[in-house]
Amino acid sequence: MKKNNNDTMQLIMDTGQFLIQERGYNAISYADIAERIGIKKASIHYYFPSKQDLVQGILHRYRKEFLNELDQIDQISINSEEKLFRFFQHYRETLANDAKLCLCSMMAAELVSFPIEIRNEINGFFRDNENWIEKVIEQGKESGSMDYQISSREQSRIIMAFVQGAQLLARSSGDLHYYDVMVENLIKKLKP
Amino acid sequence: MKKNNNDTMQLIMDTGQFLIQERGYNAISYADIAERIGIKKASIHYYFPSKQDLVQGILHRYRKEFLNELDQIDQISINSEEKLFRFFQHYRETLANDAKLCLCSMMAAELVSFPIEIRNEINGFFRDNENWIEKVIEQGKESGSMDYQISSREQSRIIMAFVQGAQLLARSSGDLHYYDVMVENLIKKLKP
DNA sequence: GTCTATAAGATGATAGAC
DNA sequence: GTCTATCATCTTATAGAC
Repeated sequence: MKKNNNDTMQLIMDTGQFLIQERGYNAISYADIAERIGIKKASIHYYFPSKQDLVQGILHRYRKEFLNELDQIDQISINSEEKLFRFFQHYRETLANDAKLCLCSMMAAELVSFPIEIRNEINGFFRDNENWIEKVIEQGKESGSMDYQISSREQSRIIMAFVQGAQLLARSSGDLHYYDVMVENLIKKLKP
Repeated sequence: MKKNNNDTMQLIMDTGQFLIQERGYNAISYADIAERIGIKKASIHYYFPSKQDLVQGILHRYRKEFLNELDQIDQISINSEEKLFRFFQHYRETLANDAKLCLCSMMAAELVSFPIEIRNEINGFFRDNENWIEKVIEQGKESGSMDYQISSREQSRIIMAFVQGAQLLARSSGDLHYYDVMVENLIKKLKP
C-alpha cells in the first residue's frame, strides 16, 4: 500500500484556502503557503504546477464540501426555520474562525483575475446555495412558517446576497455581534 | 495664475479608482495606471509617493463624493421610497459602468492589506451609508410607507449588506437583470 | 516526493537630469 | 512636473540533484 500524496497535497490546499479567504488570491504567494507549512515552493509546484491549478483545486473541493454541509443540515434539522438558521451559522463560523470570508465571495471580488472555467465554478457555488435555499423556503411556505408573497427563487437570491454582504460588513466592523443581530432581524422579516 | 497639479493628479486617481473597483488593490500596479494615462510610473510617485498614499487619496475622495450623492438624492426625491430607489440605482450604475464594484466593498474584501487608518475610513463609508438609510427609513415609517416591525438601524444594516452582496453576485453572474429583480423584490419586503 | 538553484519578469520605490 | 535609469525585492515557474 503506497504512501499517499494526500497528506502534503491537502495541507497545501488547506493553507492556500485559508490565506485566500483571509487576504485574497492576489495577495498571497507560493512562498507564503510554503513558509506556513514548512516546505519549499518547488514542492507546491509539484502538486499544482501553476497558481491557477491551485486555486481551481481549492475551489472545486470547497464547493463539494459545502454541498455536503448543506446535505448535513438537511439531515439534522427538523424544519425549514432550523435549516435556515444553521445555514447562517455556517457562514458565521467562517467569520468567527480568524475573520475569514467565504472563499467564493472573495474570489467573486477578484473575478477579473480568473479565466472562464474558474468563473463558472464560482457561479456554480452561488447557484448551489440558491437552489438549496429555494427548496428550504418552499418547504417553509408549505408549513406556513415563511412569507409566500415573493417567489422562493427571488427570496433565496436576496438571502444569498444578504449573507455575503453581511459577512463582508461584519468582518470590516471587527464585531461578530454585528453579524448576529443582522441575521436575527432578517429572519424576522422572512416570516409571514 | 499657476497651472494646477489637479489635472494629472485627478486623472491618476480616476484611473486608479477605476482599476481597483474592477480588479482590486492587490491586482493593480503603478505601471497599469501609468500606461492607461500615457505617463510614466515616476510621475505617479511624484503625487503619491507610496501605493498606500494613492489608495488613501482615492478612498477619501470617494467617501466625500458619495456623501454628496446621498445629499443630492435627498434634495431631488419627494419621499422615502424614491430615495431608497435612487440609492439602489446609484449602486446599479457602478455595476452597469464596466462591471465595477463599490470601491469600499472591494477594499473590505482586501481589508487585511490595509493599515488601521484606511480600515477606519472604509468603515466610515459603511457607517455613512447606514446613517443615511436609517434616516430614510425613519421618514418612511412616519409616513406609513415602511415596515416598522424592526428597528430602523437594523433595517438599514440589512439593506447595506444586501446591496453590497447583490452587486457582488450580479457582477459574478454577468447579468445586470439579476440585480434589478433582487432590488425590486427587496423593496416589496420593506413595505408594511 | 522534496529539495537547491536559478531563471525571467514584475513590483514598489528612489535619484537625478531636464 | 515629467522624464530616464536604476534598485532591491518579490513573483511565478522550471531544471535537475538526491
